[in-house]
Formats: sequence, C-alpha cells, structure tokens
Amino acid sequence: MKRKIKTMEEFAEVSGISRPTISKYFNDPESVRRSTRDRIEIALEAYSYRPNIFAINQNRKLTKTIGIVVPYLADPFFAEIVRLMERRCMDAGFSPMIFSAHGEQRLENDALAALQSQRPAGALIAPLGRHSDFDSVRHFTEEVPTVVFDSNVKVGEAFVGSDSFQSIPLIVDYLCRSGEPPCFLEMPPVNPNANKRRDAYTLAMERLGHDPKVIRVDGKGWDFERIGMDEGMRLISNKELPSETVLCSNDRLAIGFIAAAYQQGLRVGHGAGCALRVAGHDDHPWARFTCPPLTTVAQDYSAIVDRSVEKLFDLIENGRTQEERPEVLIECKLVLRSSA
Amino acid sequence: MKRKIKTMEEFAEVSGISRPTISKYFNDPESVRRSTRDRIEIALEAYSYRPNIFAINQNRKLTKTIGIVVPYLADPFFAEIVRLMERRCMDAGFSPMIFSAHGEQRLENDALAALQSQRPAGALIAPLGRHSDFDSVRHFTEEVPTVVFDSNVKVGEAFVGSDSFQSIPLIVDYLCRSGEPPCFLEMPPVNPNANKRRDAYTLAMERLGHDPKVIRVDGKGWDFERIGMDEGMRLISNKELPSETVLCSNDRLAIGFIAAAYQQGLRVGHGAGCALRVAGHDDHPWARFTCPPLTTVAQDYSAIVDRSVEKLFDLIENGRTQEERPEVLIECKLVLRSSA
DNA sequence: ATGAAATTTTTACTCCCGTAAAATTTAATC
DNA sequence: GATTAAATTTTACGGGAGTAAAAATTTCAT
Repeated sequence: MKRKIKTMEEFAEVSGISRPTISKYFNDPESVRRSTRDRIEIALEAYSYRPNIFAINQNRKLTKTIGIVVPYLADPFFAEIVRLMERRCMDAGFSPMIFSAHGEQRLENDALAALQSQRPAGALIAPLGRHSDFDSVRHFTEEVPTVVFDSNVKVGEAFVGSDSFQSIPLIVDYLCRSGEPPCFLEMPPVNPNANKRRDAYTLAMERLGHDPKVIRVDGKGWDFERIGMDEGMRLISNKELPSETVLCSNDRLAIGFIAAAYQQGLRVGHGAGCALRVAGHDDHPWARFTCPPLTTVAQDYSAIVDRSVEKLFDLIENGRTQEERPEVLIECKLVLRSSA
Repeated sequence: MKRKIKTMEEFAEVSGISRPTISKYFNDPESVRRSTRDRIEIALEAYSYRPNIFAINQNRKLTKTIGIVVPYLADPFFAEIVRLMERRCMDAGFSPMIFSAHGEQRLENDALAALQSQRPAGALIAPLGRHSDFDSVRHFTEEVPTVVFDSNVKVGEAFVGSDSFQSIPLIVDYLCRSGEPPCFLEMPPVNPNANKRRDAYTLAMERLGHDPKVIRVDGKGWDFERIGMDEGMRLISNKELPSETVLCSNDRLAIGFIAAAYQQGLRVGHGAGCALRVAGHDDHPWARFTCPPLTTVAQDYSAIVDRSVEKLFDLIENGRTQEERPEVLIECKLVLRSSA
C-alpha cells in the first residue's frame, strides 16, 4: 500500500534522502552521486512522485518553458513549423507552449501576455506583421529572449526566415525561360513577406527585360484559398489576366486559383493543350496534391526551425551578448511539378 | 516615475487597498464594491501590475487552465477544431493550453503528463485511439475532468463526436442513387472512427441490397494525402478498383486519391465524360478546393466544439455528478459538390 | 441617528520548492 | 590511516499569493 506522495518533503522521507538533494536531483540527475541517484530512482518507481511545477517556477527566474507564437495555427505552413519546433524544444528538455493569434491583433496581444506571465526561458515568434501591435510585441521582446521567424518585424534578438529576393527570382526566371513571363497575383499583404515578394517579382522581371504585371485582388483574413478561388473565378471569367502564366504570392492562394481554373474549364499545366500555368511559393504540405501538382519554391522548413531554435538556445545559455540583431536568410529551392 | 510593481503587497501599497481585497478583485472584479474596483483599476493603469501566475496556482486546487489535446495538430480538421475550442475557452475566462501527440503514443503520454502537472480545471481530448496507451489516458481522466471528442476511447466523463452510422448511410445512399454503388477505400485504422465508418458502409450497402466492397490499402502515420495518392496510383494503374465510385474513409485520403486520378488522366466527377466518382468524409477545410470540389459528408465543427465545451464547463462547475457517461452524437450533413 | 448588513482591513498561516550556509558524512588519494 | 575533496544533511529563509478569522469600517434602510 503506497501512500500518496504530494510534496518533496514526503518523498524525501520515504526515499531516505534529504530534500535539498532530491531537489538537486530533479534539476539535474547527473549532479548527484551515482548511488544516491539509484536510491532516488528506486523510490521514484515505488511512489511515482512529481514535483509541483508552480512551486518550482516560483523560485526560478527562468523556467524551462519556451513559447511558440504563430499568427494562424490552422495554416499548414505554421502547423508544420510548430510541429518541428515543438519536437526540437522537447528534445532539448524544454516545455514548448503553443499560441496562435488567429489572425487578430487582440489575440496576439493576449497570447504574448499569457506567455509572458509564464516567465518563459525564451520565445519563438512569428508576428502577425502588419496587424501586429508593434509596441506590444516590442515590449514582450524586451522581457523575453526572442527569436523572430517568418515575418521580419524588427524586434527580438534575431530573425530567421526565407529570402524572397533569392526565391522569387528563381521561379520568375524559370517561368520566363519556359513560357510567357508571369504576372503576379497578390492579396492585401498580411505581413512584410508579402510586400517583399511583390518587390522581388518586380525587380526580377525588370532584370530580365520584362514588364512586371501585378494583380492585387481584394480579400481579408486568412482564408487564402477562398480568396484565390473567388478572385480567380472573377479574373478568369472577366478575362482580366494579363498573362497566361500566374505566379501566386503563396501556395494557398495558388491552390484556390487552380480550383477556379478547373471550374472554369481551363486546363492548368506546362504541357501542350494547357491554357494556364500557375505557380506558387512556400511548398505547403498540400502543394503536391493539387491537380496538377503545384510548381513552387520550397521554403526549407527544417532549416528555418533548426536555425531559429539554435539561435534561441544560444541566447538562453549565453544571454543577449549580440551587438547587432542578426538576420538569417535561408535559401529556397525551386520545385518543378506540373502546374507550370 | 512609476516604480516597478512586482508583488501584490507592493501594489496594495500604491493603490491604498489592502492585499486580501486586491486578491479578491483579481479572482472576480465583481466581488468588490464599485468604488473599490474603480480605485484598483485606476492604480492598475498607473502601475500595470499582474499577479504572478505560479504563486496563484500554488494555492488553488483548480487553476483556470483548460487543456486541449489532439492527435495531430497539422491535420486541418483538428487545427480547425482547436481554433474554435480555444476561442470558446478564452471567452469563458479560461486559459487554453494546446497539445499535440504528433501521432505518437509516447508523445501523447508526454502531453498528458505535462498537462496534468498544470493542474488544469478540465481537459478536452481527442485521443490517438488505437495507438493510445489506454491505462495512461484513463489515469489522466481520473485526475482531470475530461470530455473526450472525435475518437470514442471509453474514458472521461463524456464523449462528443459525429455519428458514423448516420453520416455514412447518407453518402452511400446518395452514391447508390446517382450511379454505381461505391467501394470503400480505407487505410489501416488509426482510431475507432475508421472502423465504425467501414462497418457503417458495409451495413448501409447491405441494406440497399448491394455487395459491400472494402479496399484496405497500406500506409502508416498521418500522411493521409500521400497514402491516398500513392495507393490510388497503384490501384488505378493495376485496374484493381472494383467500382467506378470510390468512397474514401476521410477527405484527406480522398484529396490524395483525386490527385492520383488526375495524374493518371482519369476525369473525376459525376457528370458525363467522367471515369470516376470520388467522395470523402469530414468536409475538411480544403475539401472545397479540390479539382473537382469534393462531395463529402460534413462534420458539424461548431456543434462538436459547442457541445464539448458546454459539457466540460458543466463538469467543472457541478463536479462529476453524472451517473453514466453520456455520449453525444452529432449529425452530419451531406455536401454535394462535383466530385461525385 | 441608529442598527444591521455588507465590505474591508489586520493578522497570520499555508502552498511547495529553490537555495544558501554551515555541519557532517562519504569517497578518493597516497 | 591521515588528508582532502566531494557529496549530503541540517537548518533556515524566501518567493507571491490564497484564504480564514476576527476586528474595524462603510453602506444603507429604517
């Protein structure tokens, strides 16, 4: 009959080890003598005690919590990034805590406040971007060691993200070589990336001696596919497309656009008999399952996660020694499928 | 010059109100006299103090945390459910905490342990199902008031989910009326739902006097689209499909299967000139953007979330008074698009 | 103004563990 | 076996707020 062990004091009794040593053990099992560790672990199996996390964190200035904040968790790009980050944090002995802003400034602020009240050791955040409450985000980063990823809001100790000025030329160049130069389909930008992509498109086209053609469609929120489809339907039926090659600002928009083309009876692809070529950006998890499979530029998910996490661990261990805020730009890769 | 307020004691000083009253205010602003509340709120704006969450939770047996645990957060079905649940919890004054098992038993156990150590007021969990460590999950639910959703593992105080024996006949009936009776495409079941759907299919077909044809394809993990596509390619090129109408166990599988059909040059749809009809189940957020748009049975996301959350709040307020574990089954709706 | 009811203040104890300092025990070295 | 170094035990305090009980104050109706 094993009595319920609630406190470290009680566990110290039943295990025959003093409380401070038990405490030491839980902070780092290697820090106690081998024989002691064994005795503790034997008792641990017999009584299954776990220290109270609130009491622990109350006395530690830095907890083992790492916050992960994304603008929209139901976006497969962020879902995947979060999945990878979570694992990396757990493997390193941290407890990741996930927050989503659900695309709203108020909720981003709430998330940051909730996270900050947890006194996390650090945070990995992808800000909303244009819709962020800049002061609020900055205030957060002043208190918590933070690596910003994806959307380069100028706060935090470091930034990790993809380089639009490398990725966009890649696909623009390919599209120009293989057919009619592309027009660029964008929606009102939700973050700095969207603007950079457009600018990179314009620059790339001009370099190649072509006339850039940007189509800005309306639409709010994070329903990118719906926007791509609705506006695609309109553009196609009104014959407003300035080119038969459409480069979409991101894959989700492209997925919607392809659906529109299909419903309008336009065959998408780079082969003969195709009326339209469509390309995207990001290599979303679902990009390979569109009809036809989407030609796109792949963001390097692993690299983004690895570099972000490494940088954060470095920050946590060595403090904010950095003179200037480093910006790590990660290369994208062209992924040729059959949509363009 | 506002000094930094760290403790409630200090805040009591600067606000001129006693600490116990401040404490009362933070637990429920309505519980103090109007004039007192105003004085506190004025001080609050001037000093921006927030109580330490660890100190708070240390003395409370039930926190304001609600855990949300799903088997795979990158699955859009769960991403969407989580999104809705999170909001409902926040609106009710709770702090939702999200966990994903990433499809692995070990990680599900880790998530439950991490959650339990937070002493949550309650939990909303969708267990892995067949891959769950049953004892571990049951142990969790014995300590934490829990509503189980989606996958009916027999633990917790209540279950909320869709009724496969209502939804599947709906689509089987439609498919039989409108063309060749469907075969059923499934992968090795990850949870009880998958089995129920197959059984419901068999039953529905027999009721209509047709011969049920179940195709079980291989594949592990949560890459449903990939499995659907790879196995679809094989089935189609080997001409192993027993029917021109394919009912997939879920939408993600269907999305992959449609991609396979497209790549094999088979036209999918219910119209003339189509070689194949494909239907799914769930109405995933992306189901409307396939080519052609997917005919499916829609799970009622809002209802699932609402009923789950209501039930949990009831549990939290009134304790576990329930004699028997209620199972709430929610109706699905047929969604006719053009894939079948 | 008076008495009763509702609030607030005072005081004090609790929650569970981190951690520092001094005293003691154990292990390692020659 | 004596010397030293390393680990453990003892003792004690602190962290920040919940909460109970008694005393003091405010509010409100009569």
